[in-house]
Amino acid sequence: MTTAQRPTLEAVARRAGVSRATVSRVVNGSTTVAEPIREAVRRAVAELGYVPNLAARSLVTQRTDSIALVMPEAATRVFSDDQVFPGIIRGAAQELEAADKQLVLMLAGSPGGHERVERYTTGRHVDGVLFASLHGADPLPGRLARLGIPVVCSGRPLGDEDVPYVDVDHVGGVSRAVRHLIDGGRRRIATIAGPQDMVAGIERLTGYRETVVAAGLAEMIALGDFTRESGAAATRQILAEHPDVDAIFAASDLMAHAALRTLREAGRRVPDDVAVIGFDDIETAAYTEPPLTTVRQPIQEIGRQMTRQLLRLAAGEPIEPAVILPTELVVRESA
Amino acid sequence: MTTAQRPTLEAVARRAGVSRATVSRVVNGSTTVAEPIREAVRRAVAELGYVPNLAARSLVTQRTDSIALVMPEAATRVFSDDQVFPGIIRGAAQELEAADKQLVLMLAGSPGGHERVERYTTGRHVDGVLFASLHGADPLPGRLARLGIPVVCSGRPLGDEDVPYVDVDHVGGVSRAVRHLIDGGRRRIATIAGPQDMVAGIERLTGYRETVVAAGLAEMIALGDFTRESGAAATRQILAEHPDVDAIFAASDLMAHAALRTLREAGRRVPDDVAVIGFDDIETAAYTEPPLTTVRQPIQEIGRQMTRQLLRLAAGEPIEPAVILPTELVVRESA
DNA sequence: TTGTACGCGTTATCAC
DNA sequence: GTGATAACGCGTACAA
Repeated sequence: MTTAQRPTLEAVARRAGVSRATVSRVVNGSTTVAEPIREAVRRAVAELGYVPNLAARSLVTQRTDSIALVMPEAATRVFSDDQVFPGIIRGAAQELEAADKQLVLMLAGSPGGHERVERYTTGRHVDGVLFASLHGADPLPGRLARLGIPVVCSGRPLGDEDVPYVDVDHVGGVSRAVRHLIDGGRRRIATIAGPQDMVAGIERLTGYRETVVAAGLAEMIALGDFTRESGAAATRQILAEHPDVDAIFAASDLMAHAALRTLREAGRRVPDDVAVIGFDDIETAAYTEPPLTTVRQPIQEIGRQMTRQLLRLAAGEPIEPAVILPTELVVRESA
Repeated sequence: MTTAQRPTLEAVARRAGVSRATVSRVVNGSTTVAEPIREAVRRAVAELGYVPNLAARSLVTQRTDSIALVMPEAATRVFSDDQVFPGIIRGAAQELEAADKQLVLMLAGSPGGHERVERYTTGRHVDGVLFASLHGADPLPGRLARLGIPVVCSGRPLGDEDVPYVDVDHVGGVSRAVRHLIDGGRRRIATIAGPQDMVAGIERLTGYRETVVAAGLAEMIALGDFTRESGAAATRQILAEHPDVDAIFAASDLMAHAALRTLREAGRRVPDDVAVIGFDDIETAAYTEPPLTTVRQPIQEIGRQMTRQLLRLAAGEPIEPAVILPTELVVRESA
């Protein structure tokens, strides 16, 4: 391997005929440097192709200029096609690019992975940590927060953690969806709920129950885990238990997609016999048969907001403990 | 912010009653330490919750224990639901976890982003760089390779770059798909090609042309960019120019998906009137109407292989210049 | 087998 | 405004 010696501050200093300190000042944009010298340093930097050694810098500044994005990697969902995690990644990456910081991606799926994440983050190898929707009550965010390490979660953390988070208005969105079904004359409205160890699953079910109960209708609930497979199974269960169902609200588009197909296989027409509404508004939603009516959540914006909050936190600025983004009902043909 | 002073090697050494050097040796798994002392150090490390300072370590070792994964972020595709990039990310993350290295994700979409990637990678802030399918002939991989920085690309790099890469057998997969159509009695076989500035787009078109020509059939080509929108437009173009088309091979599942819908809108039945085959085997493929026959590529495996090659390279081991993974025709109902 | 001492490339605190 | 100089925390020859 070529050991192309990188130029150091020292080399630049020699070349520009100044001291290391001055070069450092110029590189870091200090204003207390005379313009001619500043210019000479600039030239030397360019000529030598000098790039600061981040390790050395971070050794003294105690900053790493990088933040970690931790994902649970629930085998089926994280990188399935629901685009939730890719969306968060992208939003975070955009904000970080603007701040010139690096994004370190960590999957905490395996037990070993979680241990690794813990070691790395508590070891202060990053300036802050972003947690993408967790399963259950993970104690790590709270622990990091108590260590004084900036943390922001996507989705209200379960448990009594006092960790800032960014989430969407699940209940409001679901409520709008269910009322849309009711307004359309549906009365036998079932739901395919998400996993009840995730905030998104819990809150979407809450939205369904509150709205249905308020309308004096019966609750019909089948549990899924956001995946298509679980959606298909839940749909079959609903059809078996409630043959007269005339609408289904699924807590994810993937489950709604499976419901569409399972209903068709069962001879039910959508939306004529059974109306279907999903949640997410993934790209596929516009291409299902029929196109899916769904609750849109601004996924990428979640990633951006999380990152913005984290950067503020890392800069020592105060932030609000929760940021709730709006959801929106997108009406297509399935309901 | 709490300034919880982290314990240093020095602190551990005092606690264990040995020198810093010995602690360092134990931490780094040197075998030349007597068992009793080793044990004492272990205990001190545990009691103090010592975690090595990566910045300090990398300052002296010249390694960063992190590698960069660079994605082009072609706005539409990177984080759309084709799962290619998420799949690569996941595969890479798995391999890196085993090697206890970090994954730094960089999006090179914007001009500024590309400049940033260049600055960061040439600055040797990572031990190696993974490039996910590039557009056009990006000079960066070659430049990094010449600087002696380990680089691996997904997809043969365009241009005369001599950079190691991992790719799938595009031509073989497409050839099998087209022959499947021919075997099914199709004679008017069109293709919706991918972007011709990406290797995947180029090679899949090559596979189509070679096979169609070898069978003495006419070429019917419409250009897309892997997205659904482009697939719909291309399908309309094909129907307009070749009303007698009886099969379409699309270079991506997303385009195939759009073709399915566009054909239906045009009153063509699939597969009765027109057979359709895609490429990728994304999750949605099994749920389209009708379920999509497609060429499966082992996306996650690409990420894993790239990473393995890169780690070998970084370890100074020799690697083969190209790794080609097999593709497989998955027959469902659309052809 | 263990300890001493030096250097990795920066930033920051001083004098000047 | 500029330049010495001392950390920052660690790995590793080299000596013992």
